[in-house]
Amino acid sequence: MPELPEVETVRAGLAVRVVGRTVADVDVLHPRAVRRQTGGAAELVARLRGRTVTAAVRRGKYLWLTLGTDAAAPPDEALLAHLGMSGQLLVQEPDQRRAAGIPDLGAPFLAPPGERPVDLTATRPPTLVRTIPATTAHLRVRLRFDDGGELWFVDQRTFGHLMATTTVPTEDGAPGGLGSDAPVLPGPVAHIARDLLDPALDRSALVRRTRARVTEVKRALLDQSLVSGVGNIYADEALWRARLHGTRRTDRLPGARLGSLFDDAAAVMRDALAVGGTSFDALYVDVEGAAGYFARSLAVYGRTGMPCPRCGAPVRREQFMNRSSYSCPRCQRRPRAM
DNA sequence: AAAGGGACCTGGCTGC
DNA sequence: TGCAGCCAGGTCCCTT
Repeated sequence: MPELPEVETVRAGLAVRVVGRTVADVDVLHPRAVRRQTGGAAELVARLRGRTVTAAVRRGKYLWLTLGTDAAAPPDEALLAHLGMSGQLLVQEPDQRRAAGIPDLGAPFLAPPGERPVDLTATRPPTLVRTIPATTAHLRVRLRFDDGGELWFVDQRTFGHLMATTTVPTEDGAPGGLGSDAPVLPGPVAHIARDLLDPALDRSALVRRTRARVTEVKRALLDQSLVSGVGNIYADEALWRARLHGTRRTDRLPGARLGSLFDDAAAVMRDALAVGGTSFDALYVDVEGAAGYFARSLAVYGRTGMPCPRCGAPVRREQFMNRSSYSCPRCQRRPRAM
């Protein structure tokens, strides 16, 4: 389930493998994958053909490739992607590119100028670094670059989508997301709040806005218009680290308590990012087809009945927002009344 | 107006 | 053995 660390792992891969390449043509193999494109597949193809990718940018769980012609001006167009629950972006290189020295599957990434190197193999055991399956099952959209490489959008459950769209200026003049300095972001992402790893995030304003909400704290964590990037897995892990039950009311928590909760959420996502994210199965992989390694570091998520790493009490599972929530019954006391 | 709930999806798993 | 039903959950949209 791609949340911020998984999407960021994909973005980092795209920054290395796709930026600088030019789209020759696009094949849309499933209309649902482009359902948010007003003009459908034809419009997506028309807007991408001939465009060069200038940056890979992410805010929360959304990522986009900016499409440039003039390097000096802010990009006016972008290919927006959301992975939904099972979306993957896989870079496919023809054999001749491998022979020409492009890093093979599982090889360490080289960082472009100004970006921290991401070595996806150093922190994960070789058994979890898999080659890209040669199957085209669930292949929804295929971008073909003019150098013979391809970018595949694969999505089993079709909750994800691609969309070519114009950009709009950010409200605060800061960069639209991580991966580019341009103060723009795709129009459909304008309502998505900055995420907890965004340098331009105003933490104290976030705490104020959260306290002004009259809702449960887990709902607030999952509200992408309040703070983005957090999904069900990292919400539960953050609440466990903060020793808070998800049904605690935001308006009744001290600001300092909320502040440390957000710090815990940022920390758990940084920890996950360092090992390539969380993979339970083949549904989440990076652009090379490699699985993340954080699943073994989860404290409570998916661990019903297993001991809390802090106190040993068996992890509890509850229904919440039509989802499963996992918590420690001893470390995370349920509030008395709703 | 803010908050909550359901729909959208498919494949793997469980239980009868 | 086969099949029905459940479960996973991010986001949009509708209702309250």
